[in-house]
Amino acid sequence: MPIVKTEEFSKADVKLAELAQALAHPARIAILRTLANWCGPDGSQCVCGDIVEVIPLAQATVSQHLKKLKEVGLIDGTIDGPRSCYCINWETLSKAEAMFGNFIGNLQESKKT
Amino acid sequence: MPIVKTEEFSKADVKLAELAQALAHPARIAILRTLANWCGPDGSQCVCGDIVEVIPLAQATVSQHLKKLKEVGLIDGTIDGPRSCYCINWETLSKAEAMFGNFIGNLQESKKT
DNA sequence: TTCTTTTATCGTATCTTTACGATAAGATAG
DNA sequence: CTATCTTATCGTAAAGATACGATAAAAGAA
Repeated sequence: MPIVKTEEFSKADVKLAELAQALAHPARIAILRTLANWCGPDGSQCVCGDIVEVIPLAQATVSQHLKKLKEVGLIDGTIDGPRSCYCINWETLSKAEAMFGNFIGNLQESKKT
Repeated sequence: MPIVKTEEFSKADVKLAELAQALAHPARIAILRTLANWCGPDGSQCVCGDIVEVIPLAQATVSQHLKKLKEVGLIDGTIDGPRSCYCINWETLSKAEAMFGNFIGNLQESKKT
């Protein structure tokens, strides 16, 4: 018995649900905000350890959350010697914004018919 | 050992995460779209059984998804005899739209500083 | 009243998520 | 080379999510 029958739904709905799932934990919300505040257009990056200091969870747990954000493409990670540097993928973020906006916007459009 | 340490995060972040969680399943996405298409401003409501026919899941499972959407306030439910009628809570939906928009918008603002 | 219809809830099985300590792996420092 | 630092992954435990059959509960029909 399958636990999540994703095959039964449209790819767009599955994708939107995956994005929502990535945002469905306050730690990941906080991580995204931290990255946005620290990683300016000057190329300054955010080291994993910096994030761990800000998020009130253990290092292993923060690493798991970072992995999940990376899997949906909301953040990118590069290796710098012994460190891991993370930054927001602005392109994916814009797409996410559009997908949420279009979804809710379309619902509101339907209301008027 | 608590499984989700929500106390450690801001209420706004927890609330946004809860909303995201409610959208984190394609069936709930599809349910919201179904309700938006069927429940016009003429007061026409959407009976539970109608939703069950559209969503490719068992009746008990659809009922669970409806419950989750109701818990976060995205839909309202009223009882009409033996039937349950559901409709979108447009106010909550607008708030959700604003919260997602503001969150992502603020991230993008931070980028420019 | 009895039967049917409708839907929520219960019970259960399984998979996923969350959390953390411990450890491995890779790079740098001494 | 050895020690240290940094981070990902492993192992594990507990809670949550997902799915469905069965059942209860409430209303209406016969």
